[in-house]
Amino acid sequence: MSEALLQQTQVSRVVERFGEFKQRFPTPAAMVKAGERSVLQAWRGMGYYRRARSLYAAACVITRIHSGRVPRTVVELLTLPGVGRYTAGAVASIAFEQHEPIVDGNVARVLSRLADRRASVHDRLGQAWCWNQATHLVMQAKNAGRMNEGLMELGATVCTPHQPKCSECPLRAKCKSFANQSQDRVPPPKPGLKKTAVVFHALVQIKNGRVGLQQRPTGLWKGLLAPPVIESAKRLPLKVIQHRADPVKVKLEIASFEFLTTHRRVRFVVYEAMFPSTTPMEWIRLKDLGDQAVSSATIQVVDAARGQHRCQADKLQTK
DNA sequence: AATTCGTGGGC
DNA sequence: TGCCCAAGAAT
Repeated sequence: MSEALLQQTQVSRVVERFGEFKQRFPTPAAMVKAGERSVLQAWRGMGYYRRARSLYAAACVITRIHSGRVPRTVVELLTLPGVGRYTAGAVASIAFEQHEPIVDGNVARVLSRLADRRASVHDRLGQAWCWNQATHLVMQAKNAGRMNEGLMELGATVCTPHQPKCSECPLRAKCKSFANQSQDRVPPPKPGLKKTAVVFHALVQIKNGRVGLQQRPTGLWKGLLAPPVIESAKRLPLKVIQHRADPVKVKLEIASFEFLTTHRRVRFVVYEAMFPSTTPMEWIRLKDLGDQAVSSATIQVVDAARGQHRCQADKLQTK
C-alpha cells in the first residue's frame, strides 16, 4: 500500500496521509470490504487516481487468489494491477528480504553519476543499463532491502537532480561524475512534454445546500466525482455551451479560473446550470464534500461557484 | 515507443 | 513566473 502511494509522489507527501490509510485499510480484506469509492476518497488530492483504483483491484486479487496474503515473489507481484517492475522489486526486497533490484528515478540518477554515464536513462537502453547495475549491486548486498532503500535515500537527500551535496556523499570517492565534475549534466533530463490547453466548462448546480456531481467515466480524474463538464480546445461562448448541453438550460456564468497540471493547462469556466442526468447524478451535501471521492480541482470549482453565489455576482470573472 | 495519467514544492 | 521533478504503471 505504501509503495502504491509512493509512485511518482514524494515521501514527505505520503507520510502525511499514510496513517489514515493504515487505519482505514489495515488488511487487503478490509480494503475490499470498504470498497473502491472509499479508497478513491482516501486518495483525494494525491493525484494519479489510477493508483487508487489499481490498489483496490490488487486488494481484491490478493483476497481472492492469494488467501489475503501479499505474494512475496516478483513474478507473482507483477501480476497485481498497479504493480510494475519497480514496485514488485521494492516489496520483494524491502518487505520480504529477497535479493531483487529496483530502479526508480533516484536510483537511475545515483547509478548514472557513479559511472558518469552521460546517455539518457529514459530510453530502453538506459533502463536496461540501470537494471543491470542495480542487479549487480543488490546481489552483493547483505541486506537487499537496505541496499535498495539506501540508494533511493541517497538520491532523494544527497544525490539530488540539482546541486547535489557531494561534500556529504559517502560515495564521493567512488563517483566518476564527481571526479569529472559532470553532476549537473548527468543524467540528461527527460525531454519535456508539450502542454495542450484544455477548457473545462464546468456545469455547477447548487441547490438546497447540495451540489450535483457525477463519477467521471474516462480521462482526467476518472472515477472521481466532478461536476458535468463540456471540454473543448478553446473557450466556448455561452450560446455554444447551451447548444452542446441541450437540453441543458445554462443560466448564468458565475466564474472562471485556470490552473496547471503537468500535462495540460486546464481552464475552468464555471456555470450555474440545469442539466439532464446522463450518468447518474449524485447530490452531495456541500459540507460533506471534503469526505467524498473528489479531486482538488472539483473542490476549487465548487468553491468558486459558492463564492460567487455568496456575493450574487452576475457574469463576474475571477482569475 | 510515445502518451496518459495530478499535485505540490523548489528554484 | 515558468519549468522541472517526484519511491511509475498502463495502454
